[in-house]
Amino acid sequence: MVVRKPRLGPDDWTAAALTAIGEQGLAGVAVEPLATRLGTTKGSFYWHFANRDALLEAALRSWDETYTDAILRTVDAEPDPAARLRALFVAVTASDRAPVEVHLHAAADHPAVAPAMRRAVTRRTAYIAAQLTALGFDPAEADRRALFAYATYLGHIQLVVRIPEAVPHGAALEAYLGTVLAALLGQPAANGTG
Amino acid sequence: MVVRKPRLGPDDWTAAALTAIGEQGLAGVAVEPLATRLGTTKGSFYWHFANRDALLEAALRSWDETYTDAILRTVDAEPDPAARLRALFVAVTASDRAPVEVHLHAAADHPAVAPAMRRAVTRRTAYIAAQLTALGFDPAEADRRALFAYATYLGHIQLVVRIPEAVPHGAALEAYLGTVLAALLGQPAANGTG
DNA sequence: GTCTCTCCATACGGTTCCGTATGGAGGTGG
DNA sequence: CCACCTCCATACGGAACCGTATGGAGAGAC
Repeated sequence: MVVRKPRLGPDDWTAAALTAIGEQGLAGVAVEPLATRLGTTKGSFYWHFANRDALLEAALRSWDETYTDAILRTVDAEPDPAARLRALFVAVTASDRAPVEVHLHAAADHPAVAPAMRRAVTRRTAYIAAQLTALGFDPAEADRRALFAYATYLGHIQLVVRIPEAVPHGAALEAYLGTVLAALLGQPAANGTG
Repeated sequence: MVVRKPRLGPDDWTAAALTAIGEQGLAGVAVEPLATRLGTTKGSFYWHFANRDALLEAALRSWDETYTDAILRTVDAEPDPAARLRALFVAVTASDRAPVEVHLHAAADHPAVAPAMRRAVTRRTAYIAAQLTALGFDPAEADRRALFAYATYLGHIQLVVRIPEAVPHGAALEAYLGTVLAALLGQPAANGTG
């Protein structure tokens, strides 16, 4: 863990901060513990950054790029809206990105984190809504379903990170995601009593 | 705010702790700040409690009772499963309980909070699944939809607390909840292109 | 070799919290 | 009225941080 590099740059600190967010949340972005992990001291940190908040904002910019921009770029290469949505769902449920997302959302009361969360929800729901509109939903319904999908995503990663026992595995997880996708993409169903 | 009561009991500290969780999260459960708010000092606290964790556990027991037991008792007085589910949705979206729920979930990495979150998700999803089963869904599908509903709830309160601008108001909120409820309670819809 | 500039180590003071020790203040029983 | 018991105030030591000050260590310019 204490892999000493002869000299460090700001990017090393930013990457370490993002890793720490995934493991311990915002509290993990602490100068002295990070310095220990990087095998250096605060002297190095305060050479590259003005203060802790500057590091946090750099980490959040990196998060924007990795956790929203890159994902949407990749997914957007799919040929049609249905495939794009499907690829998006696979990408955000299958990988190990959940901890960072959950911990950041949990710290959205911090003045530097709140704008990042706003940017994320805006861009992500807009992208989903655009796909739904392309699938034939009228714009208002597309917006509602996009928000619905995003809320479900947030709750899902919350459960995955905080209470993993509550989330099914394997085939049961597949069946669960099938139920969710059918509900999100299906026709506005009439009320049913089963 | 500093309403001095001549003598305090454990319940005063527990209530203050739960209020602090709603406002500032787990970090708000700090002995010295709470003492200031209650117009007393740490001397009082450490008379009634062994340490900070003891206060936290008392607050979590109080949370169990207020935020799960009481709600489910009230809702269960409704005459039929559909009405119970509807009352449950109204109860959990309309009130100001969201901040406490969100802040507690955000602190589920704490060893005392994690069991409380497990208890909550277990009891709540079991209750929802029971209503869905009574509505005619087969048990496996009822479990899936209950978890789906709970994930959506978690994401929703997360958005309400952290990024309120992202959640619609008034009539738009009604329309949104209508879409959500239709999807959660509707027939397993066939895939639609609009 | 020495000068200089970049980068880091160490030491310090300040803040906020936890938990302990100890000395009361104030009501209650005898 | 006095001894006691419950409850609280004050003072202290310790831990984990942040940010600053200052003295180098190392590498390139010349």
